[in-house]
Amino acid sequence: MDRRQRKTREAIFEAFIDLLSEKDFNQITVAEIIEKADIGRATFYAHFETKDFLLKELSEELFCHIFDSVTNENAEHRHIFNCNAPDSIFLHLFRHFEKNDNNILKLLSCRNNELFLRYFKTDLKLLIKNQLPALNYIQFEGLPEDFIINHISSTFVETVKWWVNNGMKESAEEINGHFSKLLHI
Amino acid sequence: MDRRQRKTREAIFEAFIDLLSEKDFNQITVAEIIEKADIGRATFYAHFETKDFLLKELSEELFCHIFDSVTNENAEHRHIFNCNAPDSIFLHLFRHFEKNDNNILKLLSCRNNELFLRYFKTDLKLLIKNQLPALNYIQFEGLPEDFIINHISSTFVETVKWWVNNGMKESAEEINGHFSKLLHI
DNA sequence: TCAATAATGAACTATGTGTTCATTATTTTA
DNA sequence: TAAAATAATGAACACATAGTTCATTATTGA
Repeated sequence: MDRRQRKTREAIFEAFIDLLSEKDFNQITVAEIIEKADIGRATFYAHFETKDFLLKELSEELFCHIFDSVTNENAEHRHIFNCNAPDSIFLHLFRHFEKNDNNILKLLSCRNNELFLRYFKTDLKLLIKNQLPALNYIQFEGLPEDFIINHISSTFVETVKWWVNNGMKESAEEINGHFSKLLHI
Repeated sequence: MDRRQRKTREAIFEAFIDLLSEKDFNQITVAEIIEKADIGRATFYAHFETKDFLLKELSEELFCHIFDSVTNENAEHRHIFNCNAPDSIFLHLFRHFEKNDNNILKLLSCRNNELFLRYFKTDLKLLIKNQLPALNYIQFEGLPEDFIINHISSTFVETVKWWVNNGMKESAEEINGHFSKLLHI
């Protein structure tokens, strides 16, 4: 990708993230974004069709990265140690948030976090669906599969939300313990 | 309240609900609302400051009604039968949805249901907080109270969402059974 | 060096918001 | 029932924002 394009894209993302920590997504105007990013109006629209697409692409960039590394780490970890601990994908995710990869915390703790968590939940559901046989949740026996998957993802997302909204005082291990207690695992 | 005011207010609500089942909240314009409600532009703004306030007042009208009746029914029920079954407030709520009080299902099953469920959850949390000692969730012992309350409300809201999005094939009793299984009660 | 590509910014159209106000219609009350 | 109070009307208005266009300038990579 052309260096100019890369720089512009970065500047837009950065300005957008800054604004998201200040005010509601709906209140943010394109004019504010381009002013903060210090680019021309036409340039913005050359990169993103609308503000909604900007949000979508930012979310994808952030979460693809996290999910890729989690699944890879996990596969690697299980391969190296020849063990079988699929539950720990949740702990891995908590650790990623704790490390504040990609400044993701700024987004997860701002008032607009629901926007991102919606995207996050979609990815998370896929991950859980693939891992479900291994997870072996006998305590939910008899319930529809998508109902169970939704419950696990929702509980995870709500736990993250509670964690960041309360200042992340708990360690990744502690919050994973709370999370496990909710699901009785 | 003046009959004219009542009629206008009703017409606006009705038109708004209609539109919400067709398209996204953000896509709906005031012009569309007043056209469908068949009222003048100035009249709309005499009733509601903005579209967001319209949403807020509609939600309040819907949920206050449901929560009032649930708590009253419950108190009455417990009084008459001299029993102590606070868990059944959830069953009561499921039954209210099943009965489709105030055409609430149209809103809960439309693509905008998150908007309403957010308001709903706020009320639900209060209700649960008051009932918590009675609910006696020993399985969550050791977890922070607001963390537990949030988990119970989230699980309820997600269950309702799953229920309506899947065509409400289950009875109120069945879905309450599923819900109880998630919380292990 | 040069052809290709990206950025620029001002001007423009289009759409939606929320207000104003003089006029008309309906309701309340005295 | 007459008069006063209140609500609805709708057209005109100012304003904010979205998204497009295009001729010009700057940067890049080969």
